Amino acid sequence: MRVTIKDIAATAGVSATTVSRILNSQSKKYRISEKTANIVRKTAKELNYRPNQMARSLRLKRTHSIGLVVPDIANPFFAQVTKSIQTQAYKFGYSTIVCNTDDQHQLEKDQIDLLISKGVDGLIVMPVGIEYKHLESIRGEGIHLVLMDRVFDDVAFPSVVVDNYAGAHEAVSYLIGKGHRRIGIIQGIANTSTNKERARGYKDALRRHGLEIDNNLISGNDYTRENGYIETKLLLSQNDPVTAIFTTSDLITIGALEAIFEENLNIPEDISIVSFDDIEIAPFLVAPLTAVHQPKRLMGEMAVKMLLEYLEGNEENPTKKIVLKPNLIERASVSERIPVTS
Amino acid sequence: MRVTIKDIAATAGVSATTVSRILNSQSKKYRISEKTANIVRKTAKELNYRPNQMARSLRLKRTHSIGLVVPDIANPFFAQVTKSIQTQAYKFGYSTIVCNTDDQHQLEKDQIDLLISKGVDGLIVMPVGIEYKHLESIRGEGIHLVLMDRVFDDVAFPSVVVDNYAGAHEAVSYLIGKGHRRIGIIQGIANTSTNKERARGYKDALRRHGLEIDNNLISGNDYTRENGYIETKLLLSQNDPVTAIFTTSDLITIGALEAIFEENLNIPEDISIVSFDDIEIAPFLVAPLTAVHQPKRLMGEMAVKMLLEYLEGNEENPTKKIVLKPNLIERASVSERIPVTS
DNA sequence: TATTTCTGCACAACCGATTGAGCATTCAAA
DNA sequence: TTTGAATGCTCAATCGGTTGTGCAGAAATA
Repeated sequence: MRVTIKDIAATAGVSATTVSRILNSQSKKYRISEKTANIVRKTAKELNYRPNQMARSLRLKRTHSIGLVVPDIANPFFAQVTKSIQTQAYKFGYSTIVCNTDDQHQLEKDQIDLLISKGVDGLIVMPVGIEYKHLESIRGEGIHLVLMDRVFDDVAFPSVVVDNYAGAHEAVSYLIGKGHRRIGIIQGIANTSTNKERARGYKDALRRHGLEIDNNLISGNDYTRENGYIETKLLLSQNDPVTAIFTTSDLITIGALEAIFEENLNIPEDISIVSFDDIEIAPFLVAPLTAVHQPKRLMGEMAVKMLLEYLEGNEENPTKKIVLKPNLIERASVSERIPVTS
Repeated sequence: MRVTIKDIAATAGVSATTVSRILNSQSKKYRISEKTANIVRKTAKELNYRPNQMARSLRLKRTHSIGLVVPDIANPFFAQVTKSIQTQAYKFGYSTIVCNTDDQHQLEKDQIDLLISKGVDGLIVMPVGIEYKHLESIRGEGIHLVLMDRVFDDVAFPSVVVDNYAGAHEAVSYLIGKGHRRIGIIQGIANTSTNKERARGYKDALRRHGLEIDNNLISGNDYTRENGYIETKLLLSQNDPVTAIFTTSDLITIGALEAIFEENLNIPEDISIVSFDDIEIAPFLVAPLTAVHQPKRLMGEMAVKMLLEYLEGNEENPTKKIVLKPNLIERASVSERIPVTS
C-alpha cells in the first residue's frame, strides 16, 4: 500500500489536516509550530511520501496537466512543436498528455473527450481543421483551449499561428524572382486554414507578378510524403512541365524528392523547390531545402504561455490571436532561370 | 459546474449507485430493469455526461494511463517510437503522458516521480541509461515499468531492445567487406547499453577480420548532431584519415554530413558512412544512408503489449526481455574500396 | 482572579465516483 | 396464509487528499 497522508499523521502523532497544511507550506497561515512542522516533514521524507495527485485534483479541480492534440507526432514539424510545448509546460509545473489524431476528425473528437475526462486543465489543439463544432461545445463548457497551426475562418479561438499567406507569398515571389514562370504548388489538406492561406499566397504572388494561374499546376491534398510523391510524378509528366514547385510542407517535399530523383532529374538544375516548415533536417536532405521557416519552438512556447494565462485568469481577451512571421531560408534547392517568354 | 452522476440520478429519479451501475454495464448483474436503464442512459446522453476519471481512478486505483519517459521527442527515432507507443496504447484504452528528459538524469528522476504521483498504471522508460537506482526503487514499490532501447548490465528489468551488438557487427563487417580498412566510430553516450554494445560490435567485427583496433578512430560521446559534427571534423583531420565511419545514430550522422560537406568531401566517393537507427528520412538525406534499421514501430508495440500484460497480471516472468533483430539497409552512403595493405 | 486573546491543532464535510450489504416489494411455492 | 426466493433499487463507506470551523489550553490583559 502506498503511504498516504494518514500514515504520516499516525506516525507523527498529529491529524491529517495538520500534515496536509504543513506539506502545502501553510504552517504559518494556520499557526502550526515549527517543531510539529519539522517532525511531519521528516516523517514524510522517511516514509518516502508521494502525494496522490488524483485525490488532490479531485478536491482542487486542478490537475496541472494539459492535453495536447496533434495530427502526427512522428512528423518532424509536430515533433519539434510537441517537444517545445512539453518542455515549456513542465517548466511551469504542468505535464502534457499527448494524443495523436492521424488527421482523423473522429479520433480528434474522441481524444479530446478523453482528455477532458482525465481532467486536463486546458488543451492545445492542432486540429484536423475542417470542422470545429466539437471545439465550440468544449469552449461552451468553459474549458480553455488554444489552437495551433490551424484555425478557422468563421469562428475565433485563441490561437498561435504563422502568417501562412505571407510565407507562401514570399516563397513564390522568390521563385519568380529567380526567373521561374511555371511554378506548381502541392497543397496540403484541403480546407484547412494553413492550406488555404498558403494557396492564396501562391496565387497572389503569381498575379502580382503578372503571371497567369494555371489550374493544372495546382495539385495535392495532404501534408504527407505520399501525396508529395504522387503529385510530383503527375506534375513532371505534364506537357509543359513546371520548372519549380512550391511544396506546402517538408513531408510533401520529401515525397517530391523521391519522385524527382526517380525521374533522374536533378535539384535544382532541372527543377527547383521551395518548401514549407523547415524542419531541422531540411538542410541535410539530398537537396538542402530553401524553405519557409516556421518558428516551431516559439510557437510551442507561446501556445503554452497563452494557455496558462487563460488558466490562471490573467488573460481577458477570450480570442487572443498571435500571428508569427515565418521567414524564407535560402539554401540550395532553387536555381536561377532565364525566363522564356511564352 | 460539470454534470456528475448525481445530476443524472436526480433528474432520472434514481440513486447514484444505480446510475453508476448502469453506465458501467452492470445492470444485469445488479438486477436493474431495462426500463430504468434506458431512462438513465438517455438522461446521461442528454446532459452530455462525461465521467470524471479522477474520481474513478481514485476509487479504482487504475488511471488507464501510462507514462512514457523519453530522452528527446524531437529526435526522429524517438518520435517514431513515441507515436507507435501512443497509438498502440490508445488502442487498448490507455492514454500516454509523455515526458522529455533531455538525457538528464535528474530530470528523469523528477519526471518519473511526477508520473507516479499522477497515478500512471505503468511506465515505459527510455532511460538516460547510466544510473538505475531510482528505477529499482520504483519497482520496489510495485510499479510496473518496461525499459526500451537502453538497459542495464547488472540488473534485469523487463525490456524491449534491439540487438545492438549484432547490428553494429553487421554494419562494420559490411564496410570491411567493401574494402574499408580504416573505419572510425562515433559513439553515443558513454556507458549506455546501446553504446557499449555498438562499440563492442564494432571492435569485434574489426578483430574478426584481422584488423587492429586503433583508439584514434574511436571517438564521440553523445547521440547528437553536434557530437557528430565535431567528431567527424576531428576524424577527418587526422594524418591517416578514415575512409569510412560507423555512426551510432542518425542524428550523429547528420552532424557528420555537415562536417564532411564543409570539408568539400563527397559521400560515398571520399568517405563512406554506415549509420544506426534508419529514421524515415534517412533515404532522402544528401547521402541516402546505408544504415542499421531499428524496427521502431514494432519496438513501441511490443513495449506496450508487454507493459499491459504486466498490468493485467498475465505476465509471470518479472524480467522478460525481448531482443529484436535489426537489419542493415543498403543505400548509397558506402563505396567500394580497393584495400591498401599497409 | 476573571476575562480576553493567542496559539496549536483536530473534526467533519467534501470532491465524484464505486461497491458490499441491506431493505422493501412482488411472486411462487408450501 | 405463511415462508422463501426473486426482483429492483438504495445506503453508506471508501479512495486520499483539502479546508472552514471550532475547541481546548496557554498567555496576556484587566
